[in-house]
Formats: sequence, structure tokens, C-alpha cells
Amino acid sequence: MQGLNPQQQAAVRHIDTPLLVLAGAGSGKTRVIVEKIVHLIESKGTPARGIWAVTFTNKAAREMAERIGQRLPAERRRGLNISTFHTLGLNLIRREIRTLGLRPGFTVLDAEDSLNLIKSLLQQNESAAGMIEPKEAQWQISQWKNDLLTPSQAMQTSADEVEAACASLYDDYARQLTACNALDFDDLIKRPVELLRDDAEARERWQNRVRYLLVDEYQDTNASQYELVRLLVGKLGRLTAVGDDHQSIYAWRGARPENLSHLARDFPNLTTVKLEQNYRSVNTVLTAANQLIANDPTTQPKTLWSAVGPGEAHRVLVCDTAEDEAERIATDILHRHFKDDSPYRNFAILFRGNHQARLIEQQLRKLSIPYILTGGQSFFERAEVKDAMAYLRLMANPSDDAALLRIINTPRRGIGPTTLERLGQIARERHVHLAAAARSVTAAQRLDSRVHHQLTQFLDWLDATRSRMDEQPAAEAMRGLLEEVDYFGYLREQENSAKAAERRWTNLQDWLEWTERIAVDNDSGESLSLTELVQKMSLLGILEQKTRDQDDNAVRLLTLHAAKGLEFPHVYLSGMEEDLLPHQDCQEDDRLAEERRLCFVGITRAQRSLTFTLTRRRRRYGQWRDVRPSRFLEEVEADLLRWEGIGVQKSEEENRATAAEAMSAIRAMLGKS
DNA sequence: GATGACATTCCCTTA
DNA sequence: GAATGTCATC
Repeated sequence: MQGLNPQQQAAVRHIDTPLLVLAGAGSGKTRVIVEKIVHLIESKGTPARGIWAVTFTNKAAREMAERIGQRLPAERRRGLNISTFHTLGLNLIRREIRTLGLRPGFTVLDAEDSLNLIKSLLQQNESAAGMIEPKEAQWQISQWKNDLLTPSQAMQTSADEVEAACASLYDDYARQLTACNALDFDDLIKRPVELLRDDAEARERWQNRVRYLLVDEYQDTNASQYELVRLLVGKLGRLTAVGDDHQSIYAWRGARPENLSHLARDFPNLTTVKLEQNYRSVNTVLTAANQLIANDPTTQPKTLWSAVGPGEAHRVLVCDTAEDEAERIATDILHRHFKDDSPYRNFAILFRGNHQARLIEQQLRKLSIPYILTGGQSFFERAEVKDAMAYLRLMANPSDDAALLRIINTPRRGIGPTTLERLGQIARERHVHLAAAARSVTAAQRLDSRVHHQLTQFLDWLDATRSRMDEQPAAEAMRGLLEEVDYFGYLREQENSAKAAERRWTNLQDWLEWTERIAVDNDSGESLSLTELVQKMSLLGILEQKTRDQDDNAVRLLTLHAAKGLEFPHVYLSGMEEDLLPHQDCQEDDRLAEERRLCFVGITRAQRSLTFTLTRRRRRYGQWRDVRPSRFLEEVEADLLRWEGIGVQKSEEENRATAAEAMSAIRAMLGKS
């Protein structure tokens, strides 16, 4: 309890009835959750296994577990449940696998797999084809699932024929998932909710297990996640929800910030605690943030204050082009790194869209500034890694269609689109998975005999390899498998340079090493079954794992969304332009308000200094366009902003001068050491 | 069934 | 101006 302010203490001590903590940016909310868990275990004697803490990202979960590790010895925290919503759902599904009608070894499809499945279904479904974009269908189906609607309910509520066609596609999609013994990400929440809602015994089982539930970033929960919370908590309502409506930035993917206010409706005995003291930022940062967010008509007023210090006015760098912007940010960081002796990890560059990162990366590399890029194409999304994953998934689940489709002709085996289309037809007619369809008599009749032979041989080889999987560790077996299919040969054939092939092969070696490492249970230290391993992999981002090992004294590049929850001494908010922030597709009221909150999140990441940057003209779809400064800059009092670079045409020369100065500082330092 | 030239879309954010 | 999709040709 030491070092907590009175509001934080109240939030920690309050345990028997539901509690909502409205925690402003930087007000120490993670600290409150951590201390509360410690309090529950140490002072209240709650068994660790009865405490469940839920976050939105793996990273946040890991960080929380780490901080609790610093406060409690291992034997006192054993059995504690800290995970994302999706991992919690997955664990529940695994324990209730029979009740849910799934077979062991079920697959969790990622977004790409699910999109591919939708594409192929769309080609078959005549009423839907041509009317719907695959991406739109995927988005709509996800929305329905997040709202807990079944295909038939979606059909009933659909407003026009396009939506009706989409609902029928949803029905196909759901059936196909069942046939493949597969789930998508949304199912990881939806299925547990349906189970707990309809099965009183299962509900009781889980309510007894979950003695105390803590939920972070509550404003980001969607309808189905809220339902899961309600079902797990039950009537006792031993719940702590922590959130901030000002940081609600995920409404576009189904989050319901109003879930914060619904808590009072659903739990009449709810207590609310507000945390407004900020421990992160200097006052100029908070003043700018407060002024900006005061324009948000959709959220409750809340004013942040801090005792950190006064702070300086924020710079606004007006640059000529995006290249110029990147160069100025990079030279500015280099300059301050040497002038103030400030390590690179103190700097973060934030942007709205991932595409903005490319130019900034180039400039940082030019000046040899180390950086870590979060988001963008992750290691896990690389084709070769996904191929290897698909092989591994097929080892665990022979009916995984998405995985089979991915590698059936990779490397080339002469099994092309026509064959797969016919096979798909058979599979759909009988509601079986593809491998089963290929084994059927119908397949033997309808397919070209040479191709059919090729196909069954490949399936036989898969089965034989699968039966050998138990004999050795997964990573070892996969190494052998990749050699047997001559994957390296395939890479050399695909890539035009030997170097590129080598690089992708190295990625696979990294993946094998990673597989080896995570094939062990975190708590017990026992090695995981193949099924468990595959499921763990589909939920973990390898990127985070990798960057943690590396030297992390580097400038951070992140999107505004990815920056939530983090803090940095020096923050650069790039692309402060109309149509970029706010984004061009977000002009209507509620979406504009969300853009403003996104900007608020960006500003409140800064501890000591904040620099906005924008350009005069920017290339878009290959066309040059004039740029107007973001309206959000106007919502901040003029006194707080110090504009630089207006009317200065020689900005390039200026930058060269700054860069030259910084470089000479480097040389001086190298000379000394 | 594979391959390469042309056309079209996309530039938001994600568990 | 990348990246994916479509179509014609071998």
C-alpha cells in the first residue's frame, strides 16, 4: 500500500462488490491492478488460482505477470491466471472440449486463413459472389460474431439483399469451420459465452473457479467480451474493471465504450473510483491533452494533473515533404541523443498508419540510429513461417483445411486450382474436410487419375510423418520434415537471388529455435503435446518474443494504436495533417471523436517533451497533394505550441547542418573512447 | 496447370 | 507506386 494515493488505496482495498476504476492516462492503473492482486493473496488469503486478470494483448499480460513476480515469491503466485481475453477463451474451450463438440487438436485460424476460406466460399456461393468484397464479408461476419448473432439471426436482421447474401455466406463459413474442426479468433470468445449461457452446470463450474476477476482496458471490450465477464462473475460480482473512456480507440472493430456505463446498470451495487493524478507527464503535455479532449462530446469530463514539473512548449515542425519530415525527425533524435546524452530508448515516433513508417525507417538507417518497429508485417506473417506453421498444424489436426490448402502445392506437386475446386465441391456436398474428400470414391471418379494418385500419395506421406511425430521433439521433427519436402530448394526456385532464399531459410531456422523454446509449459516445465504447442503458437506473437532478446536500446516506431499503455520521455507525433489524423474516412461525428481520442493517446505517451510534425505536400496514390494541418493542432491553445520551419525554404540545408553537427559529436565521442 | 503481362485496388488501426 | 488479382498463352 505504500506510495499509493488515497484513491488508489481505495481501489485496492475494495473487494467484495463490483468496482469500476476510471483511470486517466498515466494514473498508475496497472500498479493498482498489481497491488490489488497482491492484496487479495497476501491480506485476504484468496488462493492465487481463484484470481483471474484479463488484458487485451499478450504484451500487457506478460508485463503484468512480470510486475507481480517482483512483488510475490513464486510459491505464493502459483496458479494465478493472467492472460488475454482470447487465451482465457481458448483455455476454457480446451477444458470443455467435449461439451462443445470439438475434437482434440482443433485449429485456431488467423485472419489470413479465415479470409482465404471466405474467398473460396464466396466463389461457390452464387447469391453472394460478385455482390460482396471478401474483406467486407469478413468484417461483417466478425461484427455479427462479436454481437453474438448466429447465422440465422443475422439472416433475420439483415436489412437488404447484400446483407442477406452475407448472412448466407456466414452460414457456409460456420459450417465449414465445423467440418474442419476449426475456430476463428472471434469464436474464442463467442463459444465460451454460448456455453456458459446455455449450460448451467458449466456455468457453475466456472463461476466457482473464477473467485475474483480483474479486467484491464475495459473501454475496449466488445459485446461478447462483456457477456463473458458477466457470466464468469455471476451474481457475486467480484469484479474490478479498469478503464478510461478517453482512451477508447477500438470502436471500429466492435468495442463498446458504453460498456463502462453499462456496468452501473448491470451491477446496481457498483462503486466507482476516479484516478486523475498523473505520474507520467510534465504539465504542458497534460494541458495540451486536456484541451484537446475537452472537445470530445461523447466522453465524461476528466482533468489530468501532475506534480512532475512544468515542461516546455511543444514544437511543431513544418516540413516540406514526407522525406523531409523523416529526415528532420531522425536528425533531431540524433542531435538530442548526443547533446543531452539521452539513450535511444527514450525516443518514440508515432504515426497513424503503418505505411508512414517506411520513410522514417529509411532515414533512421541512413543515420545508423537503432530502432524497433512494432506492428507492420510481423515475423509470424512471413510466407515461409506460415508455411512451416501450416505443416505443423496438419500434424496436429489432419482436418485443418486452411493449412492443407496452404501447403498442398508448396513446394509444387502439380495440384492446381482446378483439382482443389473439384475437391472443395466434394467436401462441401458432404460436409467433410478436404483430406477426407480426397479419400472418397467420388474423388477417385471425378479427378484426373494422375493427379488423384499424386494427391493420395501426398496424404499418405502426411499420415506417415504424423505417426512419427510422437517419437521426437516437435522442432526436430519439423526440421526433418522441411528437409524431406526440400523447402530450401523451393525457396531457391522462388527467389531470384540466392541471398533472398538464404534469408528466408534463416527465418525458418529462427522459427525452429523458437519452437524448441516454447514447446515447454511455462508453469510446470513439462513439454507440451503437439496440439497444445500449436494452439499456443497461434496466440503468441513471435515478434514480441524476438525483440525482447535483442538490444532494446533503440528508438521505437509505433502506430498510435500500438502505443497505448506505453510511455516515453520524448515523443514525436508525425503526420499531424488533415486526412491523415483525422483519417480521411473518419469525418463523421463519432469516428472523428475517436480520431481525437487517438491523438489524445499519442500526446499522453510523452513524459517530458512532445514534438508534432507535418508536411506541406505529400504523395498519395502516386499523386502530389497539398496538405492542411490537422484540426487537432488548432484545438490546443496557441501558447503551448512553438511552430518551426514556416516560410523557411532552406529546411534541407538546415537539416544537413544539424546532421553535420551531430556527426561531429559522434566523432568526438569515438575519438575519446 | 504454370507462367507472365496487364489491370485494379489500396493507404487505417487488430486480438 | 506496391501488391494483389485476372486473363491469355504455352
